[in-house]
Amino acid sequence: MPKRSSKEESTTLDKTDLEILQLLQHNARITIKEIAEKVHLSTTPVHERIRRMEERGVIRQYVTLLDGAKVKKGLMVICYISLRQHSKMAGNKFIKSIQEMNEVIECLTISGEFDFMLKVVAENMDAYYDFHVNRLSQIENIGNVQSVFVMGVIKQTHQLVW
Amino acid sequence: MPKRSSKEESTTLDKTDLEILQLLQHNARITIKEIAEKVHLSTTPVHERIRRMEERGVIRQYVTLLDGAKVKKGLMVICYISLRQHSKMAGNKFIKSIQEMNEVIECLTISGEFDFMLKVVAENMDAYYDFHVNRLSQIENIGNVQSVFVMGVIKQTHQLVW
DNA sequence: ATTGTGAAAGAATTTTATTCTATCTGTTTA
DNA sequence: TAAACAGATAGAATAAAATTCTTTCACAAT
Repeated sequence: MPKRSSKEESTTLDKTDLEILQLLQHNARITIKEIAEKVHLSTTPVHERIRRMEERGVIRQYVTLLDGAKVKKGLMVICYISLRQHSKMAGNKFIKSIQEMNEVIECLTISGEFDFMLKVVAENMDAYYDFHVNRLSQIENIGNVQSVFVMGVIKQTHQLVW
Repeated sequence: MPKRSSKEESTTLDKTDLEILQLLQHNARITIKEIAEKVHLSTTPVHERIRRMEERGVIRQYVTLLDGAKVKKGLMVICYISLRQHSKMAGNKFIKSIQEMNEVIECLTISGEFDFMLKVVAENMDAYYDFHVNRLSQIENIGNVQSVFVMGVIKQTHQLVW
C-alpha cells in the first residue's frame, strides 16, 4: 500500500465530524467549548477535528452574512450572459472582468441557451442600470444579456450537510 | 423630536463600521482583538460596534461554508418553477414545502416566465433525478419545472460591502 | 460656562483556546 | 499470545481572548 503524503490526509467524515460541521454552518462563531459539550467530547478532539477539516478543505471559509437592505444593497438581479466567441482566451478575459466587479457576487457556468449566470447586487434600479450599461455591457465579447429581477428571497441557506 | 425607542437604534454605519464588516465578511472567526488592531481602536468599541450591528440586524449570521464536493454535494442545479395557480394560499403551500427540503439551498421569487428560481444541491445526477421526480414534482400545484445544470463556479462571494 | 452624551481607552476579570502529557482501545507484528 | 504501536481522547496547565467596569475625553446642547 502506498504511503500517503503527510498533507491531504484523506479520511472520511464520521458522524461526529458531521455534527461539528452542522453546528459551524449555523454559527461560525460558536466556541469550541460549546461544540465540545454538544457532541459529548472534550475540547481537544474537537479542536483537532476542526483543524483537520480546515486543512483538508472540507471547511472552505467562515463568513459573515449581512442584510443587503441595511448596507445599501437592496436590489438583487440575476443576469444571463452569452459570449459572442467561445475561445478559451475570450472566456478567460470575461472571467477576469467579472472577478473584478464587486457587484457580481456569484457567477456560474451553466448549461442551456446562455453561458453564464450572474448574481448582481446594487443599491437600487438606477445603480443597477448604470452597472449594466456602463460596466457589464462594456466587457468585450459580450453577446446577449438578459436580466431577471429578484422580487423576494424565500429561502437562503448555506447548509450543505444536515 | 420624538424620543427613539431603546430598541432598533437606527444610526448609520460609519467608515469604521464598514471596515469591521469587511473583515468579518472575509473571516467570521477573526478575533475582536485583531479587528481592533486593524481599525486602530481598542477592543471595547469594536465589541460594542459589532454588538450593535448584530442587534440592528445589519449582521444576519455567521456561517461556515463547506466544499460541496467534499461533503457529497458535488452537483448544483438551478431549477425554475411556475405554479399552476397563483392564489396566496397556493403560494404559501409551495413555500412551506420548499422550506422543508434540505436539498434546496436557495429559493427566489423572480420576474419573467417562471415564478421561482431554486438552487438545489445533490450528491450526483441520480440523486438529483430522484429529488426532481419523487419530491419536487410531487408538490401539488406545480406547473412547469425546468432544470439548468451548473457546470462550474466562476465566482462565489458574500461580500456585500467593500 | 456648565451639563449631558457618546465613544473610547485601559485595567480587571472571566472565559476560551491551545498545548502538553497521560490514558485508553483496538490493531498490527514478532 | 504478548508486546509494540497508532489514533483518539481526557484532563491539566498555560496562553490568549472576550467581556465588563471605570474613567477620560471631545463635542453638542442648554
